[in-house]
Amino acid sequence: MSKNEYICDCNMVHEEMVKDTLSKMPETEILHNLADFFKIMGDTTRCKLLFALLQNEMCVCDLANVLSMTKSSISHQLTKMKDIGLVKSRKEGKTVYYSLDDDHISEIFEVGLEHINHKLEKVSK
Amino acid sequence: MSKNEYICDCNMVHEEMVKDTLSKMPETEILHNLADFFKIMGDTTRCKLLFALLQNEMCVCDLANVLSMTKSSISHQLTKMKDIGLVKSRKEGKTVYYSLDDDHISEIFEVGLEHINHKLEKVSK
DNA sequence: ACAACAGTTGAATAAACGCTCAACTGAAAG
DNA sequence: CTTTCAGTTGAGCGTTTATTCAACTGTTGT
Repeated sequence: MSKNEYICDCNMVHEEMVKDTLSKMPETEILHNLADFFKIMGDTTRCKLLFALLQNEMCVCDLANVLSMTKSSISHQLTKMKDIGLVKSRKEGKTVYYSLDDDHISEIFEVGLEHINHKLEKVSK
Repeated sequence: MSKNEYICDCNMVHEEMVKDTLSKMPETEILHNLADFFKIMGDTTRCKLLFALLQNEMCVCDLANVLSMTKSSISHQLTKMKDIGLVKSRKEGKTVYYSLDDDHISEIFEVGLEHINHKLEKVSK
C-alpha cells in the first residue's frame, strides 16, 4: 500500500496501523445504525423521556405533564424512539402506555449519566 | 396538585407517578450535558473515529486516511469530540495524536455496538 | 348518534449541523 | 530566512431536525 493510494493529501501516516484499523472496522451498516441509535439518545427532550420511562411505564399525557410539553411533540419524539427500538408501546382503551424496550437502554443511559456526573465532579474540584 | 396546575391539556394523568418522577428528575444541566454527550456520539463519522481510537492512538492524518476524508473535516469533528470530553490530544512536533479520554467512552461504545448487533440478529431471524 | 378526549400525523418554520473551501498557524528541515 | 507540511479555523452551503399548529383517528361514555 503506497502513499498515493491514500485519499488524504498527507505523508504523516502510520501505514500499518491504518491498514490494521481498516481491517477491523465494522460494516458501514452497523456503524450507521449505531450512530442513529446514539443520535436518538442525543436530545434533552428524549433524555427526559428515557429517564421518566426508566422509573415507570407511562402514557403520553403523563409524559407531557412530566416534561411540560404538548402531547403532539411528545408523540413525535416517542415515534422516533420507537422506530429505533428504544421504547415499546401498549394500548389500553384510548390510552397508550410507553416503556423502555430493552435492558441495554437503561444500562447505556446510566453509564452515560455516571460519566457526566464524574465529569462535573472533576470540574467542581 | 390539581389538574389545572398541569401545563398539558389532558385529564388522563397518573398524578402520583408524575409527581414522583418529577421529584427524581435530574437537574436540567445534567440532562442537557448527557444529551450533548450522546449527540456527539450520534454521527457516523464520529463513531468511526471512536472505533479507530479504540484500537490505537492516532494522528489526524491517520484518521483522515482511515475514514477517507479531508484533514479539515476530521479536525472539525475531533474538536467537537474534545470539547465534550470524548477524546484528548497530545502534540509531538507537527503531529497531534488523539486518543480516547476516559474508560466510560469505550464502555458505552461497546454496549451500544452490542445492542445494535443484538437488534440485527433479531431481525435476521 | 354524538360529544369528549387520548393520541397521531403532516406541513411549515427556525435552529442546528456536517462538509467544503480557503486562509491561516506553527513546527521541522534545508 | 524560506519552504514544507500537519493541523486549525471561520464562513458558506445544503441538509437534517425539533417544535408548533391544525386536522385527523379511534375509543369511551351518554
